[in-house]
Amino acid sequence: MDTSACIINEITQGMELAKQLKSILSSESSLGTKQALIQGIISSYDSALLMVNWGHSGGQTPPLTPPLAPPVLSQPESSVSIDESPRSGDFNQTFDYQQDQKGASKKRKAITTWRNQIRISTDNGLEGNTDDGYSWRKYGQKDILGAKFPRSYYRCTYRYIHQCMARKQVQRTDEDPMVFEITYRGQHTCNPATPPSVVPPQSPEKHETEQNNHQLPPPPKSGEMFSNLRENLSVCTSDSDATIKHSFSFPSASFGSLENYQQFDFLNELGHSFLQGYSPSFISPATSGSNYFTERGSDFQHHDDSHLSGITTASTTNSPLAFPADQQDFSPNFPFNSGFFI
DNA sequence: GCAATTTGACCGGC
DNA sequence: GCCGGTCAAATTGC
Repeated sequence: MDTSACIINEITQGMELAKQLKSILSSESSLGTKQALIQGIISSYDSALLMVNWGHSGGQTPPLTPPLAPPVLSQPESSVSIDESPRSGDFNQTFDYQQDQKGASKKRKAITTWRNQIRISTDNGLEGNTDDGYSWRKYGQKDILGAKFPRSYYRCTYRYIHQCMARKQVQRTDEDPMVFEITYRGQHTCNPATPPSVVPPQSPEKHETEQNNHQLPPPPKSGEMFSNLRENLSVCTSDSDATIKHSFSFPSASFGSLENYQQFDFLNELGHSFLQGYSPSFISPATSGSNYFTERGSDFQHHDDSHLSGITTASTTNSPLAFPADQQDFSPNFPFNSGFFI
């Protein structure tokens, strides 16, 4: 079966499952049945997305999906966060999305910001790669009062070329130097929707530079993002009455970096659309070790649910996704639309 | 030579 | 005046 056929098959299957789920949601069907359907739907759409993004053609399941576009926040004050329990060698990330409306100057009030907290394990003890698929350029670093580590400021490489005003701040947390808190401001306008082409694993360092050589803004490097994933990626989204566990099988080849995640706006849009966005990931890889990216199942939290409709948070714990982490300085990239949100 | 990073200076908000 | 964020010249690397 060729790629397009596989994609169509997956999407069709997902649609059928969605219909079934819709029909039983109001029925007395057991929670287990509903969950199974949800999982099946996610798996189908996810597989389709993976195929699209990886040009996968049958056989092996491609790594996670990649589209890395900033989360589409239709409502102000939405808050998304992902929390994972960190483990050595694990990859964690927490998203906390919110409108930047407090404190900041009037100028900044209108700028959408969200935070992504990730845990990265590196073999050299240096910062892990937080590349989220976008190309960033560091424009400043500041020591922050009360913080042990300085905060780095990045802006989109294509700021002047495409008037992309996306920025991001990266800072190590005091509690755990291996955990980086990334704050994104603004959204990419440099063609973030461009489907990532199959990108060969890049070396942990330098990807930004390489991409900068491109004339067009590089789409989120989805391939890279997940390239670090190892086998058995497990993603779980849960909700008050549903928990979806998604398993992925990744090539065991060395991965470069896991960057994206997929966000399913599943529960809210069930019946309409499943994918909301996806989110990315970070990490780059120098290490081939096994880091895991897992979902926290029922631990998902929706902050301010009323605003977050559609946004699912995910947390990575340790199980199934492995991310290597090495990165020269974290590349600022961002993860939101697909991925794990909480 | 070009592009990215570094780092001190500057600016605006509180 | 302090602090966070940004600018821009100098530096570094490819």
